[in-house]
Amino acid sequence: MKAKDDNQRRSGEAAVEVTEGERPTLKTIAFMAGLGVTTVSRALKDAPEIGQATKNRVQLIAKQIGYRPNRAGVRLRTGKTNVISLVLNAQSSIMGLTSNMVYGISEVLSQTPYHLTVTPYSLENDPMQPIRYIVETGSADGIIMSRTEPDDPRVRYLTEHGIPFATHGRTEMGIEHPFHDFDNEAFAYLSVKSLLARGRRKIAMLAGPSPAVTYYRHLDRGFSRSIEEGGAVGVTFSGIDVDTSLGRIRDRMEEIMTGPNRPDGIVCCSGGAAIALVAGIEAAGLKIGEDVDLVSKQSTDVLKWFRPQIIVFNEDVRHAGRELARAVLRRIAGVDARELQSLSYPDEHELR
Amino acid sequence: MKAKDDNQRRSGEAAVEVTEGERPTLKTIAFMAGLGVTTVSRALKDAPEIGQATKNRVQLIAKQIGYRPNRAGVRLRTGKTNVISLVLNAQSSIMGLTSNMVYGISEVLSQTPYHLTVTPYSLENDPMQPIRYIVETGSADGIIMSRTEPDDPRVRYLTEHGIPFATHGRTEMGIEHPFHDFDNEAFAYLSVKSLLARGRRKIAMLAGPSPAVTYYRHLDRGFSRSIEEGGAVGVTFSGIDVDTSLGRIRDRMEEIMTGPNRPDGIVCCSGGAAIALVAGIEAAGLKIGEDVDLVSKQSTDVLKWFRPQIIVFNEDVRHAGRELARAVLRRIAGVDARELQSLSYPDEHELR
DNA sequence: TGAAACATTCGAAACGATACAGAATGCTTT
DNA sequence: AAAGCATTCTGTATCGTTTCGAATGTTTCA
Repeated sequence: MKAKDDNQRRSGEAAVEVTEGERPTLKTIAFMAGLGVTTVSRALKDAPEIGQATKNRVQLIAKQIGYRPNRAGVRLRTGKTNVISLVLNAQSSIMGLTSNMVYGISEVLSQTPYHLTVTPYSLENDPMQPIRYIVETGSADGIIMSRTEPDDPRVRYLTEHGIPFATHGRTEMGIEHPFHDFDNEAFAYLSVKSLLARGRRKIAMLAGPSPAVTYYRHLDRGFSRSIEEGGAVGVTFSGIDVDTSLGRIRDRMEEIMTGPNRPDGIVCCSGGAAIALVAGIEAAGLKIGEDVDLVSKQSTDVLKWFRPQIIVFNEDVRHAGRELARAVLRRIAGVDARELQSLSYPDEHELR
Repeated sequence: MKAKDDNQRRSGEAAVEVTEGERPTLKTIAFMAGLGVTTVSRALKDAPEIGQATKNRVQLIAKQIGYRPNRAGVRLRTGKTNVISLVLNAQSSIMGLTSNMVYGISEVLSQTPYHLTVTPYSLENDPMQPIRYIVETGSADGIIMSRTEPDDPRVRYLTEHGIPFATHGRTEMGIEHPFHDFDNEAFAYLSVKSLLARGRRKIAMLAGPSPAVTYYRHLDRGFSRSIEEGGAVGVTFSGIDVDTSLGRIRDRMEEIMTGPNRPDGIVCCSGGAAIALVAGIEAAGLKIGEDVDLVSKQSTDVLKWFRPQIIVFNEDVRHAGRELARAVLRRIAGVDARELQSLSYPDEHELR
């Protein structure tokens, strides 16, 4: 049983180096405390089968020598990556969205052992591709993603595979999953109302990216409802949406505003696009606040300074990032998905 | 020696599951090819001591079953993380900088086995803190960071520890390290020149974040040189810089432009700040292009539409991200730091 | 023919962590 | 006094990979 090579190994083991240069491991602590690594491992995670005195001693040593668990070791053994992956498309023109989202998420993660990795994809590629990659290689414990669609294959896939995730935006698939969303229906509804209050009667909206993305529908719903209630006329812009290049938005806008039945009120759901709209409106020789009123959502606060006449509503994307991060983390911790769904509401006062 | 439990273990080992559900490992391939894992490992990395026929066979199987090395395994064994960490401060007001940087970097990394993680810190905290964390925990193979200072402790620390990194911006420490920088000196120089060409004589600049950051000095150098050559008057804004909140920049600007000796030409190094400047200028009752001319660098293209009279120069941050990513990767591969230093030059034509 | 050289392949050990099944120890119970 | 039971600790196997040293078989050379 205890052959000589066993002894040799032991003597090799005894030569634990406690040199300052090397990074401490459980073995280091075990050696210093005169305990086995198993005990140390458990003591550090407050396991019930370890004596209180031992726990204290081990935890003190760990703190003193600045022990931090080796992530590769944990990951290899347990499969837990301690990584949250933010999947986003790399050409979103929504100004300030990406950075604020990143900041919001990392604000939350920095209080935890989790790291944030960014996995981008381009709109030309299959949005499923990065998702599949993450799942197949097990490279994250949780996923945050945006551009959520009513019937989103990513949501279906991740749910089937039991991977925790949270979406920015909602689905309409009857699958309960964590999300955070801005109430775009209320935004569109209130926006139109505030235009009506200014006497505007012919109102248009620059729509969300494409009907494929859910919030497009919410905007549309709120818009139509408000138009109907107000007995106004709703116009749809053809040929442009929030994903269109700003240059094309500007040009198309000029066309529309010089055309026969131009709107006198406009709702826009992105600050960047709003700037292009304004450029187009002014190129047509019209004045914001006089010939036409513009309400826009913005995620960065330059719009109001751009043209003080624009009615703006601030969407706090950083807050969304925080909410989403918290949601995935709690989902990972086993919290029911239905408890991890939240909405941000537009503040009616901002839209007056 | 070969006790009964030894046999049990072996028989357990023989039952390599090639079920579809589980992720394939080297063992899976080894079993399928009737080889040892060692051979498979080597065959996959084209080691010279493996026969060509074997290599082909192994690589074919690997491709067929979609084998991807387990990152935790590799990382634990070799210490290689396959991670590049982008360290950035989480309140940079430079519009579009963060997102474009992230996109540029991931564009390059997506062609490699590297992942991108984002490690933010707030300006109130010690910028060394995230760097130390990464080095101490060995959580990245390379680092990309910005807000580079002339005498940057992070550069010193990373160089001493032999961790590959690339900076956005230069140092002045006599340490050769990879960087990518925009030639801010040329930008300031040309900006002033273009203002002079418009007949402006009293020129001010909204400075970089603080003299602590290197590009502040470059801007200053180019500015002074150009002012001197043109025999003009240079004014320094006091109390505001590019890090100041946009609201304060606006207010201070209004003050300055209604004051006794207001400038008639302004150089600004950030698009976001430029918008605040414009707001202040207009609040003072002045018109851009008439009473005063404004040249600004921008990393997102809204400025020109904001006020067509602004003279803009586009800094391609996405390109910077690509350059930085390539630089760290090549540095990791052992390329000499001096070969990994690049500059982007402002195009004189843009500033006319 | 035997030894040396080479070409291939392999087993075992290691990286750092956790899970599992024991094993000492002291205390109660019968 | 023996058995039972908590309490507290330990050794060993394991995750997937790479690397070291060695083993196998095949050529080559004297």
